Amino acid sequence: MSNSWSEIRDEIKRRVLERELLPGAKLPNDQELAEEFGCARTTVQRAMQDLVHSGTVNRRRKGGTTVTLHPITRTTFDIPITRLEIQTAGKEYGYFLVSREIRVSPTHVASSFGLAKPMEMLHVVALHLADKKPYIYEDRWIVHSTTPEILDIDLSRESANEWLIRNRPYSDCEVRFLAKNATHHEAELLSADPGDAVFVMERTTWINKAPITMVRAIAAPGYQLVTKAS
Amino acid sequence: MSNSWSEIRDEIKRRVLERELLPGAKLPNDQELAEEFGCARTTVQRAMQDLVHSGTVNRRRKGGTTVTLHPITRTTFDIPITRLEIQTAGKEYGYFLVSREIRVSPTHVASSFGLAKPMEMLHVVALHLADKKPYIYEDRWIVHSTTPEILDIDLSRESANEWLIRNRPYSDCEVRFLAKNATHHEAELLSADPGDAVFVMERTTWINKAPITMVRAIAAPGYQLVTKAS
DNA sequence: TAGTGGTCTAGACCACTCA
DNA sequence: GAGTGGTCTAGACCACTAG
Repeated sequence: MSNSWSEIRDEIKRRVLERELLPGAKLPNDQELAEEFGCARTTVQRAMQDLVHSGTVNRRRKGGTTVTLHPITRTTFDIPITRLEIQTAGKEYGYFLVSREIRVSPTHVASSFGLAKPMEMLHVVALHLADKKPYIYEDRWIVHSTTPEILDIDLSRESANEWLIRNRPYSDCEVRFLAKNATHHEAELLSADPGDAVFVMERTTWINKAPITMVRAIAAPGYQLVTKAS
Repeated sequence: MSNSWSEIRDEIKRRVLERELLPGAKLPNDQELAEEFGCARTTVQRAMQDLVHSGTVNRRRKGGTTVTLHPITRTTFDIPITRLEIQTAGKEYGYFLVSREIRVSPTHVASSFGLAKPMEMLHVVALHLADKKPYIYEDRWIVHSTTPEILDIDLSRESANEWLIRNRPYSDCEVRFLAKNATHHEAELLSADPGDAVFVMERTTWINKAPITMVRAIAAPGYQLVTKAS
């Protein structure tokens, strides 16, 4: 029969696509499918694992395998280090530090970390350039009680973005995408006009529940995040 | 030893996190890891499969397994049917059709489909409401030569969003996220002010290379897309 | 409690790709 | 050509959960 798990996956996907299997429909159990495809049950299991991952089917012990009732669009985005994103696009990377100071965080930063009260953090603002033009404005809060080494780093030479990624891996990360109007200050640094719509990526990271950093990356006007979904 | 694949995965992740394994470091081969963990090679393989998926390691035949050189943030978003997104949030769903006409698509719509020339399509504009307040403005182009049935549907009663999802599954989907300033028309329908920054999700879908639809979903100001990354 | 999916094993062979 | 990961098998046992 020569059925590989990916061929089985594709065949099930085809049946869903061609509406031979409607949303909510129950599939035969793995044993029966294995017989149909002339393969071991393990192979069916491998195909199903992929279909669960892509959101095509749901599986429950005893309940069996069913086609997902409400189809969704599942997308995956990779957010790379800013420098690499720029260099991969074949552009010259530039960076400079706008400001660096220790101060008490605003309430929304503390609450994003899940902290009850604002506390002292290192606040860093920097700009990433592509071919000498502003590309990303980075506004970052670093919990220096968790990462004291950061205080000794010369952030005018190395971006906090890279230092943290290289030296302070995280176990948990929350990501938010949103749109906002650029403030005067942001517009000036991004060579944009105040009020221009800008795309914002916010990330808050922890290592084993200890907060590390929260960064708001504001992209210059025109930025798009693109990907293909399953 | 009682090592399951997920325990092995977590242990490798821990080694990367604790910097026992640095970016670019080569891991022992599967056979050696299996001996170390006292399990079958298949089990190591299953753990590695997960680590590849989360972007933690890279694997190449003969080349072996290495820790990813440049860590990335990999995020997954599920974009549900708009009605369900609203209802799941416990709000009342509302919908109305703003306009519906057949006309020649703008060039950027055609090129998004990969079409050389603009062609006649069905253009539908609609509004989705949450608790009677504007939630998402939907501007959609439907290739009705591919999906002629859509011309017979009363889109003032059923949204094109749902009809298509229920009746025209897709095999490929490209997703774009961006920010823009609301136009006068968009602002009016979204109860916002012209120029307000709005979050835009664009999706273009095909079935086996035949274009189906392109939708620009514009969310009311304040909308955020949130998720957790690995 | 019985049916279903999830995991694990030991072994085999295959498919890449590095040197 | 040889080393490494990828797939497949046949069978076993476990872990959930619907009825």
